Amino acid sequence: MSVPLYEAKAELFRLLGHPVRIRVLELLQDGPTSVRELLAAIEVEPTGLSQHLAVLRRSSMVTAQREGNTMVYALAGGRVAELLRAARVLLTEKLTGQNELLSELLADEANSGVS
Amino acid sequence: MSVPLYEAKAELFRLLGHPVRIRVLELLQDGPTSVRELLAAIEVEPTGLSQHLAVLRRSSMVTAQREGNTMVYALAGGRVAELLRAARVLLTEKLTGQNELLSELLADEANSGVS
DNA sequence: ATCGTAATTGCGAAAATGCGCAATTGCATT
DNA sequence: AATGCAATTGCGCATTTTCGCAATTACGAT
Repeated sequence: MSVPLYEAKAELFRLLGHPVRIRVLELLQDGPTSVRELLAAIEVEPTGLSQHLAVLRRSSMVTAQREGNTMVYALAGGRVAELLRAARVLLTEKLTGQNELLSELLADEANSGVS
Repeated sequence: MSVPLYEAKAELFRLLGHPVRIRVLELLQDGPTSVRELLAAIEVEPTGLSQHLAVLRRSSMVTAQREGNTMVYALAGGRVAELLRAARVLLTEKLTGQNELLSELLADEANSGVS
């Protein structure tokens, strides 16, 4: 293969690695959405949103379609949603883990009277 | 929550978005691995590997443990592997899709004689 | 044909990322 | 304590990424 798989993976993750792009993909999970709706939902300048949408388009993660005067974007495939779900699982697990650790630390502290 | 979940997601993906780091995580899936082994497997300078390992450590994706004179790294949790698997599925699907498209285009070309 | 709204693109400045060198730390051996 | 190996850190430089402004394209309405 001309491009090693791990390079492609890294690129995929890199493209996902921006808050606005994540936000867009999350919103598109609820169905096709116009740029105006995205703009209303995501705190970002129109020009910035366009650039991020272009990134997602170039990597074929979303599709764009004209509808009269407005552009409607949609997820290109269901697999992206799986990635987002996996990330959410990992993060929630990590956060609850931290909370548990914090609880334990606080309990220990209370017991031993560490300053 | 002080940090929105989508920010955390973006950060997670951003941290995964480098070939060396992907490579490290893939190697660690086969079990704990010393830095020397990683160096032998990954074409990268020692200093560069250290920096990428530091990134993975800071984000708690891997754990480091001294073993005599060498450092042994391991995956911090099983969830990272799920993310990598999801990415692989997405990419293979995308690549086979492209191949199918290419085949169709070639077939059409042969039929219509497009130059 | 002109105007107005929607969305995108080009471009330069600012910020973040990655890289390699030199210096440092940690541990084992002598 | 001095030497050697393993790994990391500090730091400057080059590259990449991101952002906002101005200009442009695309379409519908007048």
